Amino acid sequence: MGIQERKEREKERRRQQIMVAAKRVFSEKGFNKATMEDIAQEAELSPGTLYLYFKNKEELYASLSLRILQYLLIRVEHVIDEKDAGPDQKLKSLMEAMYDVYEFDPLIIINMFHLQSSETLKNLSPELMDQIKDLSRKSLSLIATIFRDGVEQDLFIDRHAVALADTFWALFSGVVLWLTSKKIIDEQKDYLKQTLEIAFEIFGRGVKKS
Amino acid sequence: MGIQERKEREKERRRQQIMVAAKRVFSEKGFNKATMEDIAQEAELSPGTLYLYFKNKEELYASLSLRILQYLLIRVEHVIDEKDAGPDQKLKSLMEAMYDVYEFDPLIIINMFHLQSSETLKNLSPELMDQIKDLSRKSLSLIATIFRDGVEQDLFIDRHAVALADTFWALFSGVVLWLTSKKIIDEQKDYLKQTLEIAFEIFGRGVKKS
Amino acid sequence: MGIQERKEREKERRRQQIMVAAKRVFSEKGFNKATMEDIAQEAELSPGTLYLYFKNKEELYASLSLRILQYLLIRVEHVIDEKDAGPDQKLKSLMEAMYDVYEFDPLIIINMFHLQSSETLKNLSPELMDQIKDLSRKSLSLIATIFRDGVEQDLFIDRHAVALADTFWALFSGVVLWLTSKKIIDEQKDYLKQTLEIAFEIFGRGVKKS
Amino acid sequence: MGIQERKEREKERRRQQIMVAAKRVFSEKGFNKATMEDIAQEAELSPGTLYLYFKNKEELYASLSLRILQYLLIRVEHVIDEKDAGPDQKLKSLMEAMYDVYEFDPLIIINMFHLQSSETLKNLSPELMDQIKDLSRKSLSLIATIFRDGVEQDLFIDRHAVALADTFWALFSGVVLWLTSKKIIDEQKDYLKQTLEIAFEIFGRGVKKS
DNA sequence: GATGAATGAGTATTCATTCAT
DNA sequence: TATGAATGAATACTCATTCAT
Repeated sequence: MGIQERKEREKERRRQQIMVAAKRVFSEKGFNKATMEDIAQEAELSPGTLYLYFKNKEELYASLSLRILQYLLIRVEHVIDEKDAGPDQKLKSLMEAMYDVYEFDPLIIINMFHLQSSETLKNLSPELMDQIKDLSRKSLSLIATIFRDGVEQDLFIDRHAVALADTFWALFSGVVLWLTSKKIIDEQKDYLKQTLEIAFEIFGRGVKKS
Repeated sequence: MGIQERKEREKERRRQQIMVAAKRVFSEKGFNKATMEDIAQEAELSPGTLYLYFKNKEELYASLSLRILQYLLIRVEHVIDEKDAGPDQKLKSLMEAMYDVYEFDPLIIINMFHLQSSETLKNLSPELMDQIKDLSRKSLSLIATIFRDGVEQDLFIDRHAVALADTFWALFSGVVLWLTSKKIIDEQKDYLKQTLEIAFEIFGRGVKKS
Repeated sequence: MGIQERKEREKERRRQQIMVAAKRVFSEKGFNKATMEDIAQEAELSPGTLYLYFKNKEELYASLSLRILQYLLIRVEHVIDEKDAGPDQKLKSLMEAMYDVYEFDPLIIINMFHLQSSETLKNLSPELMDQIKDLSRKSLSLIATIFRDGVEQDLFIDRHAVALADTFWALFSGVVLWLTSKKIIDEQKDYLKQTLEIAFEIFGRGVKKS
Repeated sequence: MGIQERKEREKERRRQQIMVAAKRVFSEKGFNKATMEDIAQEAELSPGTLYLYFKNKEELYASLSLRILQYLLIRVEHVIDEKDAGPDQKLKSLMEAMYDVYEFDPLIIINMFHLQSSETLKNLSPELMDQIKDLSRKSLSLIATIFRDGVEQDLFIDRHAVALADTFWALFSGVVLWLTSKKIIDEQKDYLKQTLEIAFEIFGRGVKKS
């Protein structure tokens, strides 16, 4: 078992090594312009090795999204677990969590959408696709519970909690997308943060009952 | 002149014919999987003909974005021209305009962002790129005037008008993106509309001073 | 007939107009990079019109060679007709004639070789091919008579006349080719002329008996 | 070292394998009609493999010229090194060397000119272009030294050595070109050899002082 | 496991040629 | 005749993926 386990650990380390390289390369060049060769070089491995750990290019790409979704879920779960906090406070915590998610990987986050919408990513293994969908759903429904509580306690405007959660998420991704499209990232990260703040502030206000 | 003009008209018709086909194919397959062959077939033309009207694949793609930006600008200008309306009313009109922009072309609108952010689209002729940037800037600065008026009249919260305009746009695009990524379009357009409504309602509330 | 003849004349004028344009374009870009569109524009005609006068691109190209061969033959015939001149004097005249042929069209002359050697020019109509071969042969055999006379009169070294004619031609074309490959043309035409002179001088010396 | 070296050797072997195939195909079809597919098939490799060893079609083509220039330089250097031989004898050796160069690759030798003169070959890597130019220059200047010595020793006619070297080279290439254009190669190699001999004999006579 | 050389399917683009007007 | 818009065959090159070592 010791040996078995060590191998497992070693294997996971390699996966991470590749994903780190892939993140860098995809971020810089985008999915299409990034070649497996590029990624292999960045990871200081041979192209063939990549295929020992990821079925294909798209699966490697998708795995990056998976990672961020995993991180997102952890953060959202923590927010939910703030036992003493009311919906109001949790909303605030949620916004902070989103900042951190953004910090975790500013560029991949928008690609994640692309991933899900794309007609092209039919090569994903069903398992991976399921994991991604599952994680998304879990996070989103947890977020929705915050809004459900708020609505039930008559603190938030009377909209379906899921719709509010969707809007919250859309707002976040929209800001990232929009500002990314203006290539603000890296150069003016502060501006991005500011705009995110405005967006969430507005969202917070708009959600709360007057 | 008659003959010259007719030719011009005919040429423009062809361009439109190609763009309609391109829109369909790009929407269905995305930029990379869509082949010029596909588009030619959809347009019932030969591949070579496409190149009589568009310099290359990317320019054809970008032209679609241009079209929607032109439509957006027209709509925004109309909103601005509502002389008797206050910032409040104009904000409402603006939201309606955005719905229509979305209806005009639900899928291309997100690709537009991709376009502007992409490192890959270096093949665009400078003129086209300039037109796109120019139209974007014009629309955004007009939208900003609405918020500036609102802030000056102390109706809206005191944020820099441009930041508010950015946030507005980000909100809109975020909703479209997020929901598109869930492939709701076509199947559940109503749901998308609902969510857009919630988003804008929240934005309206959040923007206004209490 | 008047009308018939005028039409014929008009047709010939058009052919010349096209050939002049083609010569310019082929000289500048070479056979492959030159497009029929280019030539049409240079001739201020439409691409379609070119095909009313020339079967295809290669035939148009070959026609330029034909023209120079026609000019060559005329010049060589004049040399032969110098009744009072001995082989010695005729050789000198011949060299002068070659200068003029070169002046007539410095670039096409080397392309002519390419033409004859190319495996690619199978599209030529047999008639045109025959004309080219016929003209080449005629010129060459006339040149050979000069050498035959020289050898017979024991003025030239005792080699087969045809071999001498071949060598003469090869020398000429070689100089043109070699110096063209150094891109001397246009910039240093004088140097080319000088080198041609040296070459012919050497040839003249070498051919004459001591 | 052993392993590194063997790989290097293997790589070089592949390059040669490809060049041999390319030479065959280019010789038969010419640059434009020869497809990379053709060459790959001839080399019993896949098209992609060609690009592992040569940047593009033009560079592959140019590499063939490089090879012959390398051979030429070696031969010329040997001629120069004939310590006891006078200019007269060296000229004779030089002519023999040119025969051998011609034997080495009868068809590519004329394409080499095309290469240097062509406006189209702008895709060559500067390094390769430099190598070609460097080799050409070296050979030519070595050849020129033979003529310089001849002129200085008052054995050759009083012409600038470089001009004589140019003429010598032009004579050689001209004969190859001219006779190639008559498609004599392969079918009547002997005739070509004869003509080269006559040409060189005439050149030799013409160069020497009487 | 790791390698990386080899593969070969896939595609944007060009341009000689045609033909309806 | 002349046009020039439309054609569509032809091809260099890329890169995800494989597999012998």
